[in-house]
Amino acid sequence: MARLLLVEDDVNLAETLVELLELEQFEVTWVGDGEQAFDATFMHAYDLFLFDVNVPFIDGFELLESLRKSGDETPAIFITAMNDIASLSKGFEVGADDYIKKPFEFDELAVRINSLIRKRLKIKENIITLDDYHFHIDTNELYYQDKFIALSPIELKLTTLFFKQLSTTITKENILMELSEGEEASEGALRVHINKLRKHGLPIQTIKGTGYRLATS
Amino acid sequence: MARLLLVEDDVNLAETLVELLELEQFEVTWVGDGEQAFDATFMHAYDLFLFDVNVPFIDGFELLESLRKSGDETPAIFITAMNDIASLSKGFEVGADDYIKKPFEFDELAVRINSLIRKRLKIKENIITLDDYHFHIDTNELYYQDKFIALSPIELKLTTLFFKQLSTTITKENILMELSEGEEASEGALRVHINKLRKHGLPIQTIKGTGYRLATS
DNA sequence: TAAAGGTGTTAAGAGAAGGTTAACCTCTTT
DNA sequence: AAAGAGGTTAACCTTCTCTTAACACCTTTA
Repeated sequence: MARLLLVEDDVNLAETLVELLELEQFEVTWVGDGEQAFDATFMHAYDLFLFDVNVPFIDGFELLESLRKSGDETPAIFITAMNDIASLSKGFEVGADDYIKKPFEFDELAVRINSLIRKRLKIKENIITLDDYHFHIDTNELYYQDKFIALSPIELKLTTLFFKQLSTTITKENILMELSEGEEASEGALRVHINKLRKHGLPIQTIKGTGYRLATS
Repeated sequence: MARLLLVEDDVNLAETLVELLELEQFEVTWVGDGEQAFDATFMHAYDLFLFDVNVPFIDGFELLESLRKSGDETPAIFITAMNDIASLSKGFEVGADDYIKKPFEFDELAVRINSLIRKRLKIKENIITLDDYHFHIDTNELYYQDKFIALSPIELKLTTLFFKQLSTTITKENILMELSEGEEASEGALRVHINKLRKHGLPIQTIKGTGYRLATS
């Protein structure tokens, strides 16, 4: 399930959007201004940003610009009331992936969201795709592009864990529970294994003090 | 050698593509619009379709849709422009296997083409080919180049297993299940048999803790 | 500024998993 | 009964995995 961050100060529009997006199986976090949005990005990792341009304190452009500067590459869609080209190009300049003009058809928005998310994240017939990595749930095989990646038993367990809970944080405790049969594995060992998976290229993010997550960006 | 049908009305792009694809050892038929494409599919069987969405007369979606309806299951990749992103979901609906966004890295396209084609090319008329090995499914005979390789009953069972599930990992448990009739065979015995198959030259890869797979190069 | 806690990275050693070989068993053929 | 083929077992060797431990680095706190 994909997690969205919606920044929108028009309460009516926001409530409608949240409702519709949840019907589409998205998990939506809604905030009313740019500052809250900025804070929210520290709390969670999102799969997509949906920013209104004109919101209090920090406008959508500034918000995305500073996020991009800090290395955040989450796909972003702007909602804009202004349909002049100047603001659109500004949007793309600061790192937007798409935009949609108010008023809009919800279906159109849903399609754009899906296509942006699907670029990176695709679940299809027992194959979970993340960027160029394909994990086959049924056979427990990991491929990069079309190359098979051989994994050791523990690497395999970890990889399975991560792909089954794509883009959600898994606590160190949970991982250690899963890994150990009878004996509890140590955190040091876990770090070594995470390190090995990263050497295979898997984009594993550290959530300090908590655990790890397989990132979608 | 794989045969591709390219439908692209942008002459520059098409010529570049044909050139690059031929360097990659593909045989490319290029047509400029959907009608010619449709006709071409009657003349030849192709191993892969590469369709631009916006082409004259019959657009890529319609084209693929009617081909699929007529029972054609050739793998298809769409080439779409940036502003067609919204229509991607339509592409999957009508039966596309993949898509690529203009402008694109050629390497990326080549990888996708290869991964879609390779699987189908390997199986042809009850003969599964891996490198210079040919396994005849119907007669259960293994050849290296043109030389028949005599296999003992168990070697034969194993070989059949591996070729039928080419390049997927088969667990030790599954192999032992298949081998044994009534009695469960031991892992030690399995190792000896794997060893024998390797002496015949078959490229069997070990996945420690899991099982074995017949590897693609 | 130092100290402390959390994480990343690497090397080394113990132990497990798998590879290899040869002897042995079983069944069939002669 | 002897010979032969295929299969299994057991012993030994090799290779890989996993863990530990030491150190580096960064951030936070005193």
